[in-house]
Amino acid sequence: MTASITDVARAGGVSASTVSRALRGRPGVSAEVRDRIVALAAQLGYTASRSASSLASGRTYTIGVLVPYVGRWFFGTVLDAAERVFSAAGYDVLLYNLGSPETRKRFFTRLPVRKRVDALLTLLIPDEEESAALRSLGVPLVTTVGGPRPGFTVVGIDDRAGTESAVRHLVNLGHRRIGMISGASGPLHWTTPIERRNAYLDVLAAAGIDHDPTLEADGDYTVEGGERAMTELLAAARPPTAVFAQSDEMAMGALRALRRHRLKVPEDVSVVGFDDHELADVVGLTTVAQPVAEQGAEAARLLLRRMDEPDAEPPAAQVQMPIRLVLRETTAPPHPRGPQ
Amino acid sequence: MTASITDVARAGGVSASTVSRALRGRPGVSAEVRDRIVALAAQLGYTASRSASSLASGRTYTIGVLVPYVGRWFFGTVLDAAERVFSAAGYDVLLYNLGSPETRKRFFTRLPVRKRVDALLTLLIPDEEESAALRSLGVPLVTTVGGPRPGFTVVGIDDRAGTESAVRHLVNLGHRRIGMISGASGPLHWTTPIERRNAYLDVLAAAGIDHDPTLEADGDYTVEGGERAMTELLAAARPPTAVFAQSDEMAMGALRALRRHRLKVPEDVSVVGFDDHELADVVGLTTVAQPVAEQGAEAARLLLRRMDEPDAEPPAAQVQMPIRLVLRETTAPPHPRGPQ
DNA sequence: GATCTGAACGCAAACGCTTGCGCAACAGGG
DNA sequence: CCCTGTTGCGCAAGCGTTTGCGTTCAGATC
Repeated sequence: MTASITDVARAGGVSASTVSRALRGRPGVSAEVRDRIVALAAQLGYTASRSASSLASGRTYTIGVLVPYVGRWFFGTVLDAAERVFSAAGYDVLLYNLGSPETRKRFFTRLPVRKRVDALLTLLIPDEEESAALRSLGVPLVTTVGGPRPGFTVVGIDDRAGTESAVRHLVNLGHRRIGMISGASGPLHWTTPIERRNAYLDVLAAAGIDHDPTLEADGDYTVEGGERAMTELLAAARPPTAVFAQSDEMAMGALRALRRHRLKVPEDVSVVGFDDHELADVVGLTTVAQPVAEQGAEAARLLLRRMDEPDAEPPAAQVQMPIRLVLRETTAPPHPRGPQ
Repeated sequence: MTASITDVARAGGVSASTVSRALRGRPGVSAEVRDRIVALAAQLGYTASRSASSLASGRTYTIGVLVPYVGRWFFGTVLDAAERVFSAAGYDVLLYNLGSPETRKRFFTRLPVRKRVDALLTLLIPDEEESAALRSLGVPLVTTVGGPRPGFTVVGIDDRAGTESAVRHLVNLGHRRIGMISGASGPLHWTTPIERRNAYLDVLAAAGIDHDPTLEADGDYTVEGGERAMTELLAAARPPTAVFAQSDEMAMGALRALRRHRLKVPEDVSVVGFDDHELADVVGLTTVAQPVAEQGAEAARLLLRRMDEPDAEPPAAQVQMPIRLVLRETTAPPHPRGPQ
């Protein structure tokens, strides 16, 4: 078996408490002894058992991260960045992939993170019941995506402004039949699709364009969903000349559908996405860029800071990261005669 | 504070041992008592402290997963699938994102998973020293990617066959100047790029094509790297008419570079990738498809199985998943006059 | 030189669980 | 009716740390 603290203590001719204090840099140990113990521990390959130390101290040095879909670019990128910050600070991360309703439900009823984490970062939006469950854990909570929520610090972007810049761009190009591919079918408490939809409607209204419900379709935030949605839109009585997709992945699905229909982008149909996906540049997609990795890193830093200052009152702060419209090759003025 | 096992015991008028046995379905408890305790525990919202139980039992119900880059599609997808299998089996996953050499080194010297996990899934290839460190943990080890390794069960694909199908496809189309974008700059012990390179060389040799070293470039397995590599190849005295990229992400970077150089794909240059990335279809990329999520799931299942049967002798098995060439729109016979 | 002070260290009690063992109580076989 | 099993449960000893408190001792203070 691996060495325990008493092995080190015995070998060093000191008590276990001294070893503990020496290794964690606590006061009450002379410099010579400390150095000797540190060297000895390294030599013996000693690492404190996390279970034992967290049992004794109540701290776990572990942070839970809740993710809807690790495989999706957005979440993977956020997680990647957050993990770097956490591990640099000496924390381990416990990952929960809560994509399906069943796993999600099971997680919130069993709450396996109880007494296992010092803090929680959630990349999904808990509903009222779920956030109550998380608050009951009594650890700092930070979430990316979504609106303000009591007890949570949230870091995100200005969805409204982002959407406005995208749709206005299409309006300014001269488009009047502007479709939208959204992710409306998600959980109702997820405000992002709603925010973006409202902004979309507002821009149209401001431009004096009547809203046409047949120009909206659900793309489920996936490539396939985007493809289906675009196909749906193309089947409308008067198909759109431009489409705003609420995510780049859906936009790429739309591009695929358009190619299948032998429609040219941007000549026949303009497409603008949201996210600035790593591959958006490859397909030349015009999109609303948001700093994805930075959001993860910032959220992680905020969480660490909140752990340091255990004020009773959680700030419930909201951090907004900058967005900007990136013009590429999928948008252009409408074709004089429209599609088909 | 949250309820402890003694709280439940007291409330139920039994001993803590009985509560422990009842909740974990151990024998030695009558059916009535068991039901009563289970109900009581649920009512009190009791969950056993993982630190305490793992300290006492030595089992952690946690599986460590080592990933080079969570944000990359391949690894994100594998992780996603593996996590589902683990969590369905009641295990938590501890994630280590070991992209940079420093974090990787720190991980292997400090080995924070010691006594923290019951098993380890690594999505990276440990070198000799690293695998020795992992073996010293005394837990089952499974790895995806890479060649056979003592103590490890590995699930992967036939890199050689995959590469051969891709390069042969280009040869069959009539190409003679076939470039390759690889990830050769990675750690030397990573055999994948080497396997693929050897297969590439073999196919060329079999076709009677002399190997031209200026037709090889390093793409670092990233989009940007692929773009740089393609740019490099295009600057060669005699640029290739076709390129095999060892990953789809590099292939997409190559596509971007080609677009920047106003070269048409596949008219001027053919491109074939490897992986069948989620977005490969969107850009019409011809590629070697491998079942990525299935590899993660299969690796996870193998790991669980090995945990169930604690045979002294690890099987050191190797599982190979099927691959197939997917023809899309980035490959065609060479242009009669070649590029430029 | 007696007293005080602080630093450096050891003791032992937690932390919350698991588990080997012991001990009733009870059943059934002789 | 005794003996041997079996079943159901409690006791208590860990598991490997952390940490409050007590002790020792060198040096400073008067």
